[in-house]
Amino acid sequence: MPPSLALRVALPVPLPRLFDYLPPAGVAANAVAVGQRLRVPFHGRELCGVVVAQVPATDALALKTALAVVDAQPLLHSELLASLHWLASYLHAPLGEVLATAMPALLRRGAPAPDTTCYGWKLNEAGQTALPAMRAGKPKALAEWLRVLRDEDGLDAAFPGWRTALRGLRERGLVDHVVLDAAARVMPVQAAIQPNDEQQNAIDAIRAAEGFAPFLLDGVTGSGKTEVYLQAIAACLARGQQALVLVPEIGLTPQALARFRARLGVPVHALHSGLNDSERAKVWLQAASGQARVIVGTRSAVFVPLPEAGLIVIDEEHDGSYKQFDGIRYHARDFALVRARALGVPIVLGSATPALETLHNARTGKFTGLRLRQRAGAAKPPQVRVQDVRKRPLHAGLSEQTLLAIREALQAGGQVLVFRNRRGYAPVLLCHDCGWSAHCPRCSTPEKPTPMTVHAHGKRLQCHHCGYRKPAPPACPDCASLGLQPQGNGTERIEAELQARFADVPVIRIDRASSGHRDALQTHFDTLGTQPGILVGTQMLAKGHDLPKLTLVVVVGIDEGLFSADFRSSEKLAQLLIQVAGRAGRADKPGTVLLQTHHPEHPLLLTLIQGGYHAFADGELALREAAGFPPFAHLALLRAEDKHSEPPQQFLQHAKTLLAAHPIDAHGPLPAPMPRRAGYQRQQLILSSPSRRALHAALGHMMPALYTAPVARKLRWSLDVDPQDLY
DNA sequence: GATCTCCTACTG
DNA sequence: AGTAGGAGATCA
Repeated sequence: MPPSLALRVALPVPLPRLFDYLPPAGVAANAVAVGQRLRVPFHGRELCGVVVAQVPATDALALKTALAVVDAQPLLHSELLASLHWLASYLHAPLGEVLATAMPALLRRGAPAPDTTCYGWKLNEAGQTALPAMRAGKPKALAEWLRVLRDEDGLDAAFPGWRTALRGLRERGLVDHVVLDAAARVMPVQAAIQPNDEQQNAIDAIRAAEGFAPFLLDGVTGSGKTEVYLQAIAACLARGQQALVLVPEIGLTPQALARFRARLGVPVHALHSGLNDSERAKVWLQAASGQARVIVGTRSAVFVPLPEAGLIVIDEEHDGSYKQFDGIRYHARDFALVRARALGVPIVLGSATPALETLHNARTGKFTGLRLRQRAGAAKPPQVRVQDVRKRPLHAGLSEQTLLAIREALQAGGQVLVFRNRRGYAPVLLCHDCGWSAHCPRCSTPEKPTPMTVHAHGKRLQCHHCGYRKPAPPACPDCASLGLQPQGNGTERIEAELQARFADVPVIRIDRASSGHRDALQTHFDTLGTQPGILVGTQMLAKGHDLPKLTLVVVVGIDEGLFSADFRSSEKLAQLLIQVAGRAGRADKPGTVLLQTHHPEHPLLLTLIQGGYHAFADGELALREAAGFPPFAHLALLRAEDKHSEPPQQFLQHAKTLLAAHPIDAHGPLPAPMPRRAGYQRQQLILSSPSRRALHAALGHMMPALYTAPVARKLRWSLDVDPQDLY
């Protein structure tokens, strides 16, 4: 009997190995291609995996038989599959989990690929005849609209509730369902803006690129990076190729999409968390079939198949939301670079505040630097003033000078943004009589108490780290005093203070609690309009919507960021300050930025104000080089946690001994900066080396041994390659 | 003696 | 991760 073939399958399980199966009954193994999904029995349950190879079935009796082949054609293949293999080895993560992460949830679970044919609706002859006699209402309005053939995507956007309105028309046979040729869906194109010289140079450079070519588009806020993207994408489309645009989580606004749609003349497919599973799967498959020519999406969109790729754009490439923080901890910008290389296409990283890694790559010539120095129109850069608040009385965290500046700005008819850095102290519940304060019972240790934050106007306490909630106590648990007071200044308190002082103008607070989803933010801006008023908020306000009447930006709570121990905190703070400052003075009116601090002489502030982001970056890169941090060293972080503190320590110690023969630095095991979280004791081991190759050789040796180590069974652990911060 | 719970080992 | 199977705890 000839040796039969088996199918090697990558399954979504956290195991560093693949599994072999016999093909389903009646199917020949060589009829199942690499990249097709396969349903298999696995230890008492059913899983959906991806075929990664055909192998000789050496011991056919030991193999189970697969249940069914899901796809008629491979779902993952060519460049994407190869890049995902690379990603699994780079992250030292199981291939099955990486492939599962790359697929839309619907397909990951084994559902058949949904139909991606585009359909349209049109009023037929009978409909034309019936139309004049119809009663006024939604169905009639829709019928009018359908005198011209309309595609379903367009109806979704232009006619909310059209499916309901259509039901009656369809039952009466007044409309026809038409299959649309995707390529024929050409839309009107809005004329391009005349680029300035710098923009034109950038556009020309990207257009002229052949094969893999990474660019850093380094342009100040308001310098027109989007126009460069649009013209580069238009050129890519004209060559008959697909474009992928990645944006940060808060960057994918309806306004941004509308601008892309108006300019490109083809459907622009959005891929973000607002879509349901079926919609996401459809966009992914439309990219795979080439129907989707432009895909704009957040982090996970880096996994769309691009059979006819021509360009990748990463907007705000420094943004932290490109890094996944749980499960498969990939960095979308870095993986996009890998894909661009594999696809042989140019990739544009755009930012006003490039990540230091990216800046370093541009300075060493790995990336081509493109600078946009001019602000569009006549807008002047804002004036930045440091506000020394030492020994000054503060009102909900705002100095009297700051309040005066706010009053002046409002009286001049301007709008004010009060921005509070999230890393400031949270409002804590404090007993005025005995000093007791509320701490999270699940996250605190004797050495490091974790305060709970006051929410819901003082009625509830909440832990920001583990989500634990409880009602606020009516009296102090220690001394029974009724003198419990919220301490510290959250956005709620700042809002209340400003409302009391500036009762004649609207004060609008914007944070995660007050704006549930993406459209809520716009509603807030619409409420304010162009009248004088105050916005109070956190990170969410750092960028995005234009506020032409914004003349004053006040930043409070930056002091903690100036002295945080983490190696990336200075970079993050500098980026945040530049981004926030960019919000002021975009119109003809010059803007002012006030930075409230107890450390007016801090070098970060001085350098940033006097020399701008690049001067800051020069200094910070020198520090990173001296201290052996990225981009001059490569990091990996091994974390472990358990209810008891011994297993994590033993586990990490074991990991360290596994690395003893390798020329890399292993720092730890140490308690994590947050040593206890949700009742779990947390430890970490920091691994670093100036040589990426040496680090990965060490990880390649350590990881298989860790998976099989008996100590590893007893706890939760994970490896983070290129950690964003050491938290 | 039967059922439940926790622990451990394994997944083809 | 998720499951099965075994050892020990709990219940009628």
